[in-house]
Amino acid sequence: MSDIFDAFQLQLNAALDQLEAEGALPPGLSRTGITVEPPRDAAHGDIATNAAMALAKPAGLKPRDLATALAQKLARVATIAEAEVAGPGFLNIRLAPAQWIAELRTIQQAGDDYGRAPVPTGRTVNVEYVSANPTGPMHMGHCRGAVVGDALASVLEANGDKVTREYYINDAGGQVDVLARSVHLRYREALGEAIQIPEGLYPGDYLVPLAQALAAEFGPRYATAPEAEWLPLFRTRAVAAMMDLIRHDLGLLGIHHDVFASEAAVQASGAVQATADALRAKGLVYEGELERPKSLDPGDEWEPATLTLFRSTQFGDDQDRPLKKSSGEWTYFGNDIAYHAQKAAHADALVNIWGADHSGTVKRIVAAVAAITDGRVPLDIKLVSLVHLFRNGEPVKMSKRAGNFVTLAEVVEEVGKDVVRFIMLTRRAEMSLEFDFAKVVEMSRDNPVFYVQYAHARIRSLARRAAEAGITVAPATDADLERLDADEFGLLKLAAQWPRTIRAAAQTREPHRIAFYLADLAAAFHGQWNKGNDDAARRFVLETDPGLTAARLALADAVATVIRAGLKLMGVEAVEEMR
RNA sequence: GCACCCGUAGCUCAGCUGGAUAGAGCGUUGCCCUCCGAAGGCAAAGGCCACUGGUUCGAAUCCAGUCGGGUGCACCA
Repeated sequence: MSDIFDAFQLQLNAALDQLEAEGALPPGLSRTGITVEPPRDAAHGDIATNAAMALAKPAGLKPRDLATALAQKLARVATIAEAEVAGPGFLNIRLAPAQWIAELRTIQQAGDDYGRAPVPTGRTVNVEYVSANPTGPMHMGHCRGAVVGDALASVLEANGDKVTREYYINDAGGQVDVLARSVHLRYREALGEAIQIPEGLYPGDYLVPLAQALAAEFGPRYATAPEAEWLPLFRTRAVAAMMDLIRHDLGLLGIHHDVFASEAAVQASGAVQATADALRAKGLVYEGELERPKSLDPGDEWEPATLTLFRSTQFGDDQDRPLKKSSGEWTYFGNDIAYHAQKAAHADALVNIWGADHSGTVKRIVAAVAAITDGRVPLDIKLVSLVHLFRNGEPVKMSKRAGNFVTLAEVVEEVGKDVVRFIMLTRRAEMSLEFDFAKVVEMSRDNPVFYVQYAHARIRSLARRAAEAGITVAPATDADLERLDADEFGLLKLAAQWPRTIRAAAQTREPHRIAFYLADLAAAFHGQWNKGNDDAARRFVLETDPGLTAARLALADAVATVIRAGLKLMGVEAVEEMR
């Protein structure tokens, strides 16, 4: 069912309807500006709404008068213990304890599904992420986008969207020809030739196994043959092998895409021409020349050429962008429009996760998609900033040219999948992030991965503690639960914010909110636990009081359930014990 | 020069699409613990939310401009 805040929203609407019926409020006022949320300060109650302030002006009433009238209506609702007017016209609501106990029952019943949208939105959202060039294994530069995209996809699913996880294989550009040539060189090496890898080719020895396989399969047939004879074959084989490598690396993070779309296939289908024609029909494509690039120095050579251009300047871009090269081939952008049109045909919304270094290309593709779909399918591009690697405070040096970049596989092997995934979500995507190999595995308060896992493990140890204490704990009755104190109810109230946390993360498309919420929840739980150190009567397991113990264990279980549900969305396993 | 992102406590960052007295961790200071409820606990100090205007009942949040930092700017991908 809906969560406690939705339930109140319905009650609020009913109260407003009543006021309208009684003539105390003009009918038909827009209620879109009304918010229902937990107040920042818990002393203000359980739920706060600005309804009176939002409606007062259009209604021609004083906010506090309207709030008072609303409060009187709401105070009659059984689940509401108290409705109070505060400040400029806030309405502060305190719910009856039974309402919170009911929410705890909901958590118990729903388990790991607690907080997930009960009703599908009916929307299909395509989330495209990773899309690393198929020229080598995944390195840390790809990692954050992979985690953010995957977690976002899970969050959207939890919010009721149907999600397609998609990977776009850039297998049509010049870089895959370079890859094929690199493989060919390694192939000759495998046949016994002494080779040197020139600048500009891929030096990595991850190409060696493939080259050996090709040598075994084809013998020396292509060793001295002209490039045209082997290039397509080597390219196809190389891309396939690199994608196997990448899929394996993604598997280490627990990431699995539903669709792998090929740029070459898009191009071969003729869709690019069709899309370009469609844009031309809208007057957005023309033949023209580009201006001399501003980044060039005065002495640099520059030859103008007539190209097929998309009018992205109409959408705020710096210049119009070519769909075709002067050679007649489609540009990456040209292919990309057709690819996005293809995605848009099967989705109600598109999300791309891109590295922040691609920020300059956002406007043109957003504009093109808006034009192609007549604005029906929104494209949201999330830009993910760099991860800076550190080891004990010292930056880890990476040079792509030297080929000594840090691979994803190495990092996962060293610190584990769960640590990588969690840490990648401990910043807003647009913020750059420091990843220190020492800090992320530190067992301390300031490592959120540890702290959240620790909370879960502590809770899972409670049943064992009870058993050791010789207590048989029956399921908590409502009467038991009513004995929980204000702090304990506070913990329950925080756990009950999980559903709206999912919703907020989905609507803003900010999966990091899950990580921060879990850290808050864990901190609140640890705080509650620590009270038992000073005052044994506040421990979760009380040998002298099985009823209260049952209630506290039920509360703790609810917290553990929410932590587990949250970690699941992040793709992190909840641990049963700390080791 | 243009575009995008960022600017919140000494540091690293949250801030629930505009709400009430702006939060957390680290660091600092004080007290407690250091008997597996273990990998510390409690508390205090610390902010002109870069700046200037605007929008409105109400702005860290939205808009415009300024300043500062980062990134990107060829038909590459």
